[in-house]
Amino acid sequence: MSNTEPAAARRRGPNDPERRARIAKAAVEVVARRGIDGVTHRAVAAAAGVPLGSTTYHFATLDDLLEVALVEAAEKNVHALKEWESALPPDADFAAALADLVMGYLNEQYRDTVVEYDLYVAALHRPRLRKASAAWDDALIAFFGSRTDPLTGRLLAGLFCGLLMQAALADPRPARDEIETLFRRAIHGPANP
Amino acid sequence: MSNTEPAAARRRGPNDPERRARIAKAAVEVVARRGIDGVTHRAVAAAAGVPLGSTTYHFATLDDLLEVALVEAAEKNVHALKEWESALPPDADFAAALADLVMGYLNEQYRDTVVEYDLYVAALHRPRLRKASAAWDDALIAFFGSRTDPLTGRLLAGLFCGLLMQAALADPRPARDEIETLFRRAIHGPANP
DNA sequence: CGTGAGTGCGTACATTTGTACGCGAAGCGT
DNA sequence: ACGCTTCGCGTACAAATGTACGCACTCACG
Repeated sequence: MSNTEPAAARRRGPNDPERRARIAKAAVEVVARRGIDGVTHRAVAAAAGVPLGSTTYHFATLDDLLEVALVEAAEKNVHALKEWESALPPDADFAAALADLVMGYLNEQYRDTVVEYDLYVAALHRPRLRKASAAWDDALIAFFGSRTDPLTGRLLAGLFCGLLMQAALADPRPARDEIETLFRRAIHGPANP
Repeated sequence: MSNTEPAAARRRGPNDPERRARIAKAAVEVVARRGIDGVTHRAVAAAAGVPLGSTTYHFATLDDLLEVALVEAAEKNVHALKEWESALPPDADFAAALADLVMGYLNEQYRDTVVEYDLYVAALHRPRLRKASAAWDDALIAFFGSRTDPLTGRLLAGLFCGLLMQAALADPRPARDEIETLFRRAIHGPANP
């Protein structure tokens, strides 16, 4: 019953890289749908459309699955951020752009946002995930610093992380203007120059 | 085997309030030790020193346990913050004080910090927990705003939330000075007045 | 003391889970 | 063409888990 592609799976030779990648993406999907504790070998196998034995073979332990999910999500996120930044005009209003970015994460990319925080926080209890989480942080800090200065970049990274999480849980969601005002306040300081 | 106090437990009459409270605190403890997905009726019962049936009676479903753990942790945290704030001299350097606060959460109170983020993020997947998380946020924002102005309070709440989380995952931990500089930058702006 | 309701808990059961193990198929050296 | 090693997976099993159910014990009331 768990064999969804009886012959096709066998067809592929050993060391099929697509298999691992499919399972990794499926792991992210399962986190999005059922949260961290919904990540089981069986759930991921079902989401990936592969038999149970395949997930246990490519990722022997559950932490392996979580690790690959975290790396996958982090890479995707950092890549998207870089794309976003390179598409941003050099003279753009950074506070407004950041507000748009946050709003995007709160709406169209809400699922991604949830996954990211789930996995990120999961690292608190799983030493093996810490390196990936820390690398993610560094990428964020460098990313925000590239448009400003290192100190402001660090500030924006922390604010972005906390604000987005709070906004994702708030009901009703904060307004876009409020977000923009906060970023403006963070970048330019209390007085309005 | 699960009956750890055979007679004493029976001794207490119905509607024993201490029982519920003990289980609630035990739930927080379990989250601290094993994370959200370590919260099972049995684990909490063992931590509370009560039989399994007692936890299932007072908290029928697992979400009930998580909810009470979240409320318990949030109340304790907000209460501690208020104590901290009232013990702070009115003319204290707020940035330095906030840096001390963060360092406290990173060291002596690290366990509490982990629990708080675990439960907070767990609300992303559990609608029942959202109200408690949102209330926690509001308390934080009001708390930070009481020493400054509403906008700065909102900024500090977001920064505090994100920065503490990133710092809790960073290896090595950020230095106290770095934290203080960030808060100073957030409060007073880019120029150094 | 008798009795009835309701509180608190011990237990059993079906389900889900991680994981170990064994078997077939594919590559490869000869 | 033939064995041998490695790869990939199906399966079985023991442990853990949520939850339903029923029993004991208490207390109010007569």
